[in-house]
Amino acid sequence: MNIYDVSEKAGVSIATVSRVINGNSKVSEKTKQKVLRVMEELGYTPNVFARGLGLNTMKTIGIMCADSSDPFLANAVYYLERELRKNGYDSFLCCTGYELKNKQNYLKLLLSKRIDALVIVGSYFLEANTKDNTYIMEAADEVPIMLMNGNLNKPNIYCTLCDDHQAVYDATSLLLNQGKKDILFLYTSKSYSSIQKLNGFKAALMDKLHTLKEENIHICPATIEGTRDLLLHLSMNGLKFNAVIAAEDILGVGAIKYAKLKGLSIPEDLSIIGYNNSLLATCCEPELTSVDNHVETLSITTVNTLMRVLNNQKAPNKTTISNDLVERYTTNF
Amino acid sequence: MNIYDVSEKAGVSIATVSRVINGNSKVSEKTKQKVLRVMEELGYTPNVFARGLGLNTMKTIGIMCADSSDPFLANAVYYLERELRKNGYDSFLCCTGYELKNKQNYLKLLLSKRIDALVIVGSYFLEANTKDNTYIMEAADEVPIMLMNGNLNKPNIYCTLCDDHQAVYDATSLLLNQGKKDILFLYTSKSYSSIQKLNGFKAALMDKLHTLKEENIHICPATIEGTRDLLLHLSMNGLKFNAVIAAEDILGVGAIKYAKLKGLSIPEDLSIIGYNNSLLATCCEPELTSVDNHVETLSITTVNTLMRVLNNQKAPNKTTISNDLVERYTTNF
DNA sequence: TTGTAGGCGTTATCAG
DNA sequence: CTGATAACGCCTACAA
Repeated sequence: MNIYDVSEKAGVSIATVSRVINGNSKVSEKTKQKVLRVMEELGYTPNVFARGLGLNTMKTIGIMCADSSDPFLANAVYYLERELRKNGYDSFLCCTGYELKNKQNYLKLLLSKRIDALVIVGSYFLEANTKDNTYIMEAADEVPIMLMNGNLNKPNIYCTLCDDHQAVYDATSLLLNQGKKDILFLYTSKSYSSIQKLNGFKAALMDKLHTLKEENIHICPATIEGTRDLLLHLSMNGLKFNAVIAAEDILGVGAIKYAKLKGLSIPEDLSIIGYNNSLLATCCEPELTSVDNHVETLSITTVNTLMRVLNNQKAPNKTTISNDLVERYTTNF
Repeated sequence: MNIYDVSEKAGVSIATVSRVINGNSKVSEKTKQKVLRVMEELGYTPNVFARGLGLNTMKTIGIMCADSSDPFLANAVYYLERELRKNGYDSFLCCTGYELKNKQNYLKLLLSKRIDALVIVGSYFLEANTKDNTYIMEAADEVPIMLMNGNLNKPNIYCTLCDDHQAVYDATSLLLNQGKKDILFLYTSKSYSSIQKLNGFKAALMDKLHTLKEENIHICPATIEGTRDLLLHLSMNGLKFNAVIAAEDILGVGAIKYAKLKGLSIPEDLSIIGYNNSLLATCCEPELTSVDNHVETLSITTVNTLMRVLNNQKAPNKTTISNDLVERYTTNF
């Protein structure tokens, strides 16, 4: 079943059928209807491969992320897919895991599929070491690259991110203002956005306290138990703290579990602020105060920018979105 | 840059280059090495469209689910993608939302992309009304269809599901055995697996109690607050219950929130059992006893079966996986 | 407004 | 083992 079958049955040439399919050039209303009717009858669908071969595009966007089962990334993937589809694009999803080597291989694979653009859902994707990101830079020579929550400065790379620095700066300041000076900062990896958060934390401390204890900053396993145990361990070793800022909600939940185990009352003995405002934040007890970084807005903005790029319109290389604190019961501002 | 460039530079015909690329037919070691070297030098990658055009396949599997941001589905998507890629297949992800009309449209779209097979992540996907599933049945005429947590009996449809009936039967029995007779059953939709769970619930009640109260069975919004409020409402209307079986963890968490609001102690006044053993189950307080339905095993099995189908090996039309109860602190068996 | 014919980059079938 | 050549199905000048 192909365009020839349709053209034959409709008594026109394949060119005319093609015109009807693509709807741009002029075709008389009468023939158009006839062709449409035949296509309907035959249940004809254009072959995307043949079409792709000529046009060298299949209207497909690659999406890469480390792990689509992470609640934040899962949301991002969901919204991205939805928005892309609204614009007539499909998406190839590709979860790479956390190893650089795999990320590089998957990127190559995706490019070989002739995707029209690549969306990288940052957070865990960008390496702290700049050199390790050259493979992304190089890919930008082939297709536009959209970075969600990441920042690389190069033509054809478009970044959409939330102002993590500011958000953590503000959160930290709120705690400091109410006299909570022994604040722990927990994060899971040296991703771009983690570094931003960390810097926001440090900046607030320096501004208000003019001092900074490195022993209050910890990389932490991305699990509830792991976080709980780390805090337990730190506390046993004599570290004093009365607040925790977590770079992810799951770490915040871990901190709650720690407080419970130690019989600390929240937020009096221990204030806790999470990040992402995910489902986890409303699930725990007490419910977690968390920074909402607007995944949906972030995703929509990313796709909108991408569409501008693909349509050869001017598009900003960097878009920053502000985020806000959703206060629940692990703080009392 | 195409196969001609390579053939010219290597001094062989395009046929030979093609053979080297595909590695099946016999090529002398010497020419093979020469061709490989040239391909490397030129950085040549075969054009997937041209290839697809000839072979009429692009080694791509469609994945449909209602909402990839649902924790259970997010996990399923993650594992499916990983397993498919291991087998050299890419995946098109497609989140349809919950409306039948959209599901139908997306399915058509996916088929028009010439996917090699379709994986439908069931749960919310199958309609209670059999007629509403005919579009899936029809699709099975075109490509193999894998149903995860769904059941449709037709050639070329392969179902992988967990024994939800048994799991809920067992859970209910445990509660009954310890004298908890007023058990509420909460679920969110009339999906195939929901019905299985419900039937398991009913069967256990009939077997042990020889009676069944319809007012103890409720469809419930899939949110924490929605569940909490529903229970509050039921209780205010005089309904007595001392246990809740939830068809999803999130409903279980809602029940916990309800208990907290009412000052009930868990599990003494109210026992709660969730379903899916998702992150939510360890996040709440007390942690939720939950049925683990082994998403990972389910996903792996689905892909393994699919690979058999695609390789024309015999494959079972229905595979059932058992699941087990993970006891935490919302029950005391 | 419509039709013809060439090209897109592979793979596969034949001969050699 | 290797090479020429015909598909594969569509799009798009160019011609009519």
